[in-house]
Amino acid sequence: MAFPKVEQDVVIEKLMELFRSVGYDGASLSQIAQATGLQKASLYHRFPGGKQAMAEAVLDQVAEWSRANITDVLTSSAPPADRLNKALAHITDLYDGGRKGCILRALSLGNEATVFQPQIGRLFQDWIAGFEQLGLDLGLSPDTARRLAYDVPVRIQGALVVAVTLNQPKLFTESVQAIKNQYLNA
Amino acid sequence: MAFPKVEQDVVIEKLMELFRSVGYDGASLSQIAQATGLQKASLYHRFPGGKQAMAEAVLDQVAEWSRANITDVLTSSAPPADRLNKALAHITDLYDGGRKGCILRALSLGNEATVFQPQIGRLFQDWIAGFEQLGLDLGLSPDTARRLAYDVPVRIQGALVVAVTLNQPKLFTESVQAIKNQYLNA
DNA sequence: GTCTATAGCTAGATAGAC
DNA sequence: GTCTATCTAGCTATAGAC
Repeated sequence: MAFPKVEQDVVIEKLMELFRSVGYDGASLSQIAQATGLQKASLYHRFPGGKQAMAEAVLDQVAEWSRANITDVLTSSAPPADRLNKALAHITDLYDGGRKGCILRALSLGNEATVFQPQIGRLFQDWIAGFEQLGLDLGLSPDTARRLAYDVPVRIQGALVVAVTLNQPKLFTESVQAIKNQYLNA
Repeated sequence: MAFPKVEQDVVIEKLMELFRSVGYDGASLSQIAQATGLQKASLYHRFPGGKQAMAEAVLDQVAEWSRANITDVLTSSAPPADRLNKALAHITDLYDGGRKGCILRALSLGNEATVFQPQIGRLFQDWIAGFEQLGLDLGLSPDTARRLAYDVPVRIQGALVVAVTLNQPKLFTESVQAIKNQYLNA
């Protein structure tokens, strides 16, 4: 076989799913090989940087997804309320309505966490910038727009932690609704 | 030496600090031995259940602390507003004003995470129950009291994730302040 | 580009002396 | 109750055939 057995996008998708559920340290290369359907040596061929490079590839893919489905949506030329709904719908899909934890959170723990922190931080900042712009376009004061924007990742991340731990996805969807109300009633 | 070299409370304190910062899988027994000042064999003498028992001991200590400093405070006979301030102050101390992540979050990841999940879930439920009672004592409707109570762990956990990642502890203290306002202006 | 096989090491855990 | 020394299993990573 000289052609890829599994498409790289699919591999990264499987990597994300695994890291998300067991964390970086919790994911062994044997598990990774099994989850992706590739042998360890093949994985090292695709990711010469090893396990760390695999996680970074996942973060790159998340950043790309995020720009297309969150940032660009929030700053488009559509009516602000529509942008808000669309972005929040994408976020809800991303976390399977509160049933799946966040990959960023999973990669922010462990001895190597500092390696991923900058990339994760940039992602948070992008979301915040997008929601801040949305707030301004909704006619909010700069101060309020900034405050509400920071509240978005806070509530999303917090709701995920609690919803997944308590196995109550509804807590997540309710928090998303609360974010929406906060914007539309501000 | 037939007497303990290090008090058990101190050992558990060190265990908590280590698990909190690198996670369960990220904490090796060599690291644990170094952090506690005990050899591996000594650790196994104190925790026959091994690493998993060490984490459970940490969770037990957290539960005890939580009951004394959060639940009991929230349901005491003091004026409700005082209870709120005191509990939030303790929470702020616990997380060093937004500079330290949460041990519960650190133990909710990995292949063994399901083992700790019940204990962690109970802790969240205790907090929620405490804040719900506080809301009722503040004269809120049962519905509002319940809603605000769930919002507390959500905001706390979320604020910690974002504040620690972005290295902006102020985001945490502002979220705590937002919780306070939410209660007093409801 | 994928595979089998294995190197080199560290993981969690234990034996047994003191 | 703590220690040194050690076990086995699993880890990340690599060599080299196809």
